[in-house]
Amino acid sequence: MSKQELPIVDAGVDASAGACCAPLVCEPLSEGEAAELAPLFKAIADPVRLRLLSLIACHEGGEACVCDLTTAFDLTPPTISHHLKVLRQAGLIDSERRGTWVYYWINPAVLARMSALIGPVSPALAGTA
Amino acid sequence: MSKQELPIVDAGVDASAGACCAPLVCEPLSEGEAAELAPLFKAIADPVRLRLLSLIACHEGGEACVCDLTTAFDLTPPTISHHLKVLRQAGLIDSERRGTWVYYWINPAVLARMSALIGPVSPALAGTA
DNA sequence: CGCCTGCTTCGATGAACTTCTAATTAAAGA
DNA sequence: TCTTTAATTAGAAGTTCATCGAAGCAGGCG
Repeated sequence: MSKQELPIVDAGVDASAGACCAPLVCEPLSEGEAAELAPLFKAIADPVRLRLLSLIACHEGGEACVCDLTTAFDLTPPTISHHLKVLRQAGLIDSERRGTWVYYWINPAVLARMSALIGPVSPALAGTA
Repeated sequence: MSKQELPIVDAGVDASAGACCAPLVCEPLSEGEAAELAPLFKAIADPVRLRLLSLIACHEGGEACVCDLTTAFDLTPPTISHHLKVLRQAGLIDSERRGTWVYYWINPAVLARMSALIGPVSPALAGTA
């Protein structure tokens, strides 16, 4: 389940380059870079997916079962499943089935790259991403 | 022009709270917070708008005329105008007419808040936002 | 005043997205 | 094996969105 659908995580912009400022404001984004980055932001540009991401990240152990997530919304399981798929295809989360339940966890690197693109990078933390 | 359409810039999450980690992973986003934050990300979740933002930010003087922006795309002026309006309504940019031309510039605070939400906050820079 | 240029608004169209119900797959237990 | 529960996929309905052409507004200039 976490094997296919390889994420789109290589748009020229490297967040780890100890830059003085956000890559976005250093030089204009190319058409290709923008085309690769936009879907990442589109994936979190939804209230449900934003909360899903937060719920997963905050859950103990750093991972959450779908059953934990479904109960937090007034939405049907298929809808939650759809949103989880969008997040997974963007590379923001990953999943694994263990017995009866399917667990999801966050991919912090992708989130960090997005953050670094639009905001100032701390030289101290930039190298660790 | 920069008077009406007040931006949606007050979703509970404060980026300046010297947190150890991204607010997103500290505690689950409330329904209301998610509803206020999602439109911000939706505004930059488009290749054209991502490039517009970058072009404006990188332009000398920190501001760009619409005429500079339109020529960078294979799109008609109405379409560019539409995307600029979306960015402006989200509070990410602001604009002013000076004589013949209309100039746009970035609102760094909103971008910084979005960045802080999804990524690690540097204690050093966090207070300055 | 009348025209021209820069930019925005309006209205329409086709594509993409969110959500649902129904059906399907996968694992566990009687 | 049959049944039950967990999760996903398939298909459809309604809505939102990106884009365009046409029209409108605002400033400069003859």
